[in-house]
Amino acid sequence: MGQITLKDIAKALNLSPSTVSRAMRNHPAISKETCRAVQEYAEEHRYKPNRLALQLRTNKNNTIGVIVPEIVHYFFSTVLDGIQQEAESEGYNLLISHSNEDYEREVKSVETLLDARVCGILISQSKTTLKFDHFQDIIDNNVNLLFFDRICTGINTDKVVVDDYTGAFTAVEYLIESGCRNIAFLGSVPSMPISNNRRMGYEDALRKYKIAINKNLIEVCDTVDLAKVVIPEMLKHDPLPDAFFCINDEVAAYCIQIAKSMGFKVPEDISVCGFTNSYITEVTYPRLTSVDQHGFEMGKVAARLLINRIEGKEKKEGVVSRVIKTELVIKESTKLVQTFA
Amino acid sequence: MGQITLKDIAKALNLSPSTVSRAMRNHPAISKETCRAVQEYAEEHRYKPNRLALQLRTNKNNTIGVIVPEIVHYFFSTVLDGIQQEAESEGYNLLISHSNEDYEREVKSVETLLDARVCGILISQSKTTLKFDHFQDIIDNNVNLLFFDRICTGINTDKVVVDDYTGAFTAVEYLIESGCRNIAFLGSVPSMPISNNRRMGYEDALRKYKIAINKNLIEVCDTVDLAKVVIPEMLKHDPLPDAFFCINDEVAAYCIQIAKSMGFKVPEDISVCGFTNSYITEVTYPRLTSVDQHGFEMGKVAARLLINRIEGKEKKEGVVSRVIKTELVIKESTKLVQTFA
DNA sequence: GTGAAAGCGCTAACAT
DNA sequence: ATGTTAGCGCTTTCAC
Repeated sequence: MGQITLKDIAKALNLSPSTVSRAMRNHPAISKETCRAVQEYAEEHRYKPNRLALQLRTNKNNTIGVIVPEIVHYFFSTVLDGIQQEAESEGYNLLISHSNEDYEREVKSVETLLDARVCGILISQSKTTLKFDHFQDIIDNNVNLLFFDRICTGINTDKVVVDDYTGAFTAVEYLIESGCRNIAFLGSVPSMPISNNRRMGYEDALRKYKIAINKNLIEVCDTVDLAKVVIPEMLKHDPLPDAFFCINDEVAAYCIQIAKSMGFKVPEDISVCGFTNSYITEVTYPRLTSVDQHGFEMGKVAARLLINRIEGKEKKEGVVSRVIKTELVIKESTKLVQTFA
Repeated sequence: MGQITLKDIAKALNLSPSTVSRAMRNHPAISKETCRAVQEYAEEHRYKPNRLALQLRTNKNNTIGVIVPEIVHYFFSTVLDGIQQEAESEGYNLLISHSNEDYEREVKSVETLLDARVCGILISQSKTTLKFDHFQDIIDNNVNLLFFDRICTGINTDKVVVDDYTGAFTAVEYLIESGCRNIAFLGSVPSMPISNNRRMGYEDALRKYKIAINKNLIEVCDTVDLAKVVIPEMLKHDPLPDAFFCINDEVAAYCIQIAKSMGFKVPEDISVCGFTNSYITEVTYPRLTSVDQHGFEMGKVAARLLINRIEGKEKKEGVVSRVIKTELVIKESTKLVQTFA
């Protein structure tokens, strides 16, 4: 019952295994006759090439590893979806791992993937990662490495990011034009380029409109737990924010809940803008304005670039950086911009 | 630069590969001396056993395949999280695939996983799957198979489900006790046992309270797109629902939006209850009452059971069915039950 | 206590 | 046009 092998076919047809091997792949040197006979027999007996044997020979297992901070997360699962589609269409398997935002687990995940002898690894790094030896290990093992979204600036390799700066700039500019002046920035830890880039966009938008940057309006607040503490505090102190630009939709959604529960009207008193444009933007009340990150596309682009590297098809020699465009999707949690015609 | 092998160590230490192999695993017949020397050398030169070679010998690749209908989906990603944790802790890799609710893709995913020679497969079947040959293929290939949540009744194998019946019964009973009488059931297609079981729970709860079952209150409505069509229609016709028991949180969240937009108050006029208790229950307004499915636990239980099968550790001979308890989590989209003390 | 040889399933170089 | 041989890295008889 254990799967039929080339040798079995060879024996049955009185051929040598190598002939069968060639016949299966229509090698030109093999007669049509033999090819047909072999392939027919194979079909009939449901022959399946043993991947493991192939992999041993080539010491490659047409598998790509992915490490994300979390799986239960709209943006990352969207990216995974894109990676999956691209990988599948190119015949690659996917080994998915998650660090749970924990450095130690990330290191372990890398080890596991290297152990499994993947041909390439896609990573969005954990929030708590400050050392990069495990990333360097990947490169030292001659395994292709690509960062997406949460890139690691300490390692020189391919990257795919969204234009966080422009996304933030556009959103904040919109908030300003709709009349907001005390715009709060709820970001993440300083080790995250995505957060820093958005903050630059935020600050530059304020500068463009000659609005002073107020440190009291800038906080680290990237989780629901933090939101519950940070936002009520900000709403009790001076300057009272009239808008929140949030690092993700979860924080933004909570922000709406908290503001409403404290008696503020959204968006009349307080505008709220998220980042990702995930499903929840449709079910908050009011519906949440957010910056779409096009996670699916990011996944596809990242996987494609990595596969090109693996297969030596990427023309550019040096490190490649691809940028995915963001898009401000205006819903109801932000005031409308008055247009005077 | 290509990874160092046992043979390399053997050559370097003037031993035979077999001795090195044994020494690495502290085989009793090998002298302490040799063991130490070998292990030291291995450590120093960062020797890593080649999994692929191991796998070829045993024709097993300590990999588990998973097929879910969708990855971008709170419940399934939660289950995946549980599967991942359990698999990782047992040293198994995970090959994750998604059918996108499409039968053809599901068939292809199964093929891919069998090709990859996984030791076992966990499946939650797609909505459009009505033929089961591909599932039978898995069994015929001597690969362990387990269904979770969206089980296939046509195949006799291990299953892990939630107690959909009880979950529905409890929720509907709560709705009744809070004063609702025209409770709508928004379910899925009849080929889905999870939907049928919940409907049984729904009907039995109504019967217990001698409320007539009204076919006009029972609809197939399991996606956001359907919700946009079905729910407004129901709210325009007799009997006017005073509660919606929904197959998932997405439909329930939209239900709240639609009801409000049509001028109804939630929960005063209309109660809404979801299923899963996903993250969005916290950000709808009012917050959504829902039946928690404990997806993470389901994932862990499913993976554990499958691994036990793979390793021959499961004692029970026949097919095993495990049931995960559900839990009604009451928030604000349902009226309170009046208690007269 | 250690080594030699065979084999997992496949392919490719080298015959014939 | 087909067969023979060797080898990917490892383990496991079977010898010594």
